Amino acid sequence: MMILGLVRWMQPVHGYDVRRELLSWSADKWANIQPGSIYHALRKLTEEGLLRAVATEQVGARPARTTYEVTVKGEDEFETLLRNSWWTISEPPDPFVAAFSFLPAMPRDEAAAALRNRANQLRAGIESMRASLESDWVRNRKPAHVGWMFELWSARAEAEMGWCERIAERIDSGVSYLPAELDEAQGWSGWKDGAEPPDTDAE
Amino acid sequence: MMILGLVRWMQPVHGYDVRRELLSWSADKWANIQPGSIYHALRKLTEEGLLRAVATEQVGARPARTTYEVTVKGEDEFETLLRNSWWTISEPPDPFVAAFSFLPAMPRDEAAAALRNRANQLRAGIESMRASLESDWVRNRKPAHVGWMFELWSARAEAEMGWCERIAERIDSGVSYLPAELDEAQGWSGWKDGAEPPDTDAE
DNA sequence: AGCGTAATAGCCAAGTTTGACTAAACCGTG
DNA sequence: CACGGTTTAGTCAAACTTGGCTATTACGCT
Repeated sequence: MMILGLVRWMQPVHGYDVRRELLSWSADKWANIQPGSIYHALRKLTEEGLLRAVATEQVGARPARTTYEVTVKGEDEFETLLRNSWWTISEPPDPFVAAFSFLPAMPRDEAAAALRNRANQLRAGIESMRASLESDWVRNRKPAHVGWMFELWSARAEAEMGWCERIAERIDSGVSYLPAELDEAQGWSGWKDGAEPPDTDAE
Repeated sequence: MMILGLVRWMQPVHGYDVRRELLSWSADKWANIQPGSIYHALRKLTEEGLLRAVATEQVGARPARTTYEVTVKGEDEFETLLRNSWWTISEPPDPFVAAFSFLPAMPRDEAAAALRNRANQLRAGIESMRASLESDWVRNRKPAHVGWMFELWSARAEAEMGWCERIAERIDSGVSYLPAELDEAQGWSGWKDGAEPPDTDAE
């Protein structure tokens, strides 16, 4: 729950503020938070005693807004949570890896093309990150470590770019996907270039 | 829903088979699937007409098991889903990035130490992946593209390793986190080395 | 002034995910 | 052969997430 961290950083805040902040970081992308979940999270954190509802103002006939603050217990909890995320490593789930594991279901030429396309998209992403790194907006108005996060994304993307091109090459070269042991059999084509694998009982 | 893909690949299967396969790929790590969700997914896919329940056998008094197959519609849907994942890029959510965005809340020395520790963990991960790449088990019994996935993870990890060390250096060097514009103010220390940021109203 | 669009705030029902739980059958081993 | 542990197979209630909805006020434009 990194919402706790946001509240801690912006307190006192009401839900909509948090929502806006997350939106401006387009945090729905790299965090796991859709706007709908915020209010539930705030209420849950409150009932766990990590937050405290500080006030409920109302302007005109608009919906009332509740303002929150972090309690001492919340401060503690955030500290352990944060420390935990910093010290332990955890493979985040990646839809592309999942898709890649179905490589044999893709026609070879499409797979190679898609990988090259991915490399290009990555390159474009890096480019635009470099650009905003140079831009005054990030250089002057944003804390330095925001730029550092961009560097991390760039570094990862660059590595992946190289990989995409290497693998596209290999796929084009026509090497078999089969485990070395049964490389004499000829199965495993995709739905495009032939019948289904003749039940090789792999694994 | 990449469960569909698994069923397509292993059909005919029952839920527990899928669960075992996912477990053996330790897919709860890099995919988004805990064993509990499988049965719900199967039922949902069935009622959407993408799967078809093929039989419900029962051995002795053990729980009955239902076997599924992919329908033609399911085949189609899988094709579009898969193609979509191959051609479009999507930043997966990464808890570390989220944690890193709270850098100013960490004491400098701990942050640097954690980053160096992370670099080491990454190095160890790469090492063990290299090892299993060399191992006969992967080289002979597993399809080639499984090894290629390992290469992707390695490449990303290597890039991240470098980044960790660079950033640790910077943090040690004591550069300010503040946006260049207000670098004369002195706020923003963590909970460890001082008071909270004096409400710089950043963004 | 009038009117359409956007922003403000948050709620909520419907859908999903999850970890804990059953309960029989198989395995091996002293 | 008895009996403890693992494997098989799946269910379920509780928690969580989500996208859509409401209803008011502010803003921009002619």
